[in-house]
Amino acid sequence: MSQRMKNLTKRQEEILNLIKTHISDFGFPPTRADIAKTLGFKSPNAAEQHLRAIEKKGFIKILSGASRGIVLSESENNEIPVIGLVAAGGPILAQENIEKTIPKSRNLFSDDIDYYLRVKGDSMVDVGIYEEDLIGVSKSKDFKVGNVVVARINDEVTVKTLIEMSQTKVVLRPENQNYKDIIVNPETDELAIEGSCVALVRESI
Amino acid sequence: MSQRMKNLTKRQEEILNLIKTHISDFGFPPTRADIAKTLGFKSPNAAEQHLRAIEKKGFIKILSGASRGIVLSESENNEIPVIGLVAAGGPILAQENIEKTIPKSRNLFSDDIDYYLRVKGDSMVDVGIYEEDLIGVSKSKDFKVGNVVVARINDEVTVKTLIEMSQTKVVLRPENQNYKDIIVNPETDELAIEGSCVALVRESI
DNA sequence: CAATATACTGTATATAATTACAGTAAGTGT
DNA sequence: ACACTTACTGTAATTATATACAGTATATTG
Repeated sequence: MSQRMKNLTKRQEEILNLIKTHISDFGFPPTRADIAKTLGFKSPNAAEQHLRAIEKKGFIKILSGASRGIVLSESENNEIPVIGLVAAGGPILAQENIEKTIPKSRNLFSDDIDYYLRVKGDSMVDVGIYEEDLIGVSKSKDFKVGNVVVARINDEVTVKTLIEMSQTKVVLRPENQNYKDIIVNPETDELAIEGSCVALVRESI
Repeated sequence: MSQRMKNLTKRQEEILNLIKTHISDFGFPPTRADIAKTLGFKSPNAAEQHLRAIEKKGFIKILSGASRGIVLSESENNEIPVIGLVAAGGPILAQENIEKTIPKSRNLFSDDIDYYLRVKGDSMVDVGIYEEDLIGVSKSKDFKVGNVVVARINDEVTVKTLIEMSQTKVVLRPENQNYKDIIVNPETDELAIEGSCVALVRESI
């Protein structure tokens, strides 16, 4: 969420969702009257004023004079970032790491993807993950032993298979015979599992 | 294109494209007046009548009474088929091979993808193409030696790397040491290069 | 405590937009 | 030849829609 995007109230969020749902159901935005009817307002002006408030907060643009002229803003909310090189030290999703963004509406996958990470290096070739591939990462999905995960070890971000995970020992395996397992003690090393890899996209073969 | 979908005239196609462009530009369909203005009609009724004709042919649905109430039909035109197992003998895109479809609007790739093909077998693992992966195939893109292509050899569809191609000899290489090159003489064997692989999608890791 | 934001009702109006009706003209199919 | 389709102009009515103005009431904030 960018800085100039103030938070919506509960009601405003409800209306924004209604707009999105209407677009997805019909292919075009609702009228003020549509909104009023759906939410039980007795005046279309109630919808009008909510729209103004939502526009003021930057989530939509109202095209004056045009019927159904509600344009959703391209907020980060609707866009999945593609993370290129991760600068050491900062958070993965820092602005400087974002190579481009892909509209959420283009998501092909059933899982929710929080970001795509561009793969660097050949440490995962044995499971078919190649340099320059994009990995779809889910932050929320609970990861298990055996999953391919995005891990951060002492400020370095890496994609590996999670082999073992206990209080004192975490084993991350590169899927490439030329590399050795990474064994980390979470009590002495800084370790964070940032997310689980749920999908892969290769833009050129 | 389904049977009940009659062909559009040139002008009608122009108008359908205009509608699609307007939706992609603004997020909602044009009005009759918008169409008339863009195409230089002096009466919105010209647009109205074209819309009626296009609706009659099944490409759109007009919602009566609603402003901008033009709904694009989910024709195969807007959907990319995902091909599962290809039945021997028939065309790749035969209805019975289609596992599901993905809206074109969700295409992540710069190349035009005519269909996705679900990979069977492990003959391409050395270039990171695994069983169950989806390969984005472009029919139009001209394929060169070195490309991964979809080939049909005597009614069998296969994904391989194109190594050599001449009047009398075509070499297709499985990217897996356990398999041998496939050498075909196009003059004696039935061979067709169906398309070029331009993208890859893995729905689960 | 005054200003501002939220969340509406209620009325009204200008304008945006659909849509019917009446034509003209050229081309297509049977 | 006659019906039908395509491709428009021109006018106009009806309805759909945005949007202004005047209120009421509650909550938040500096």
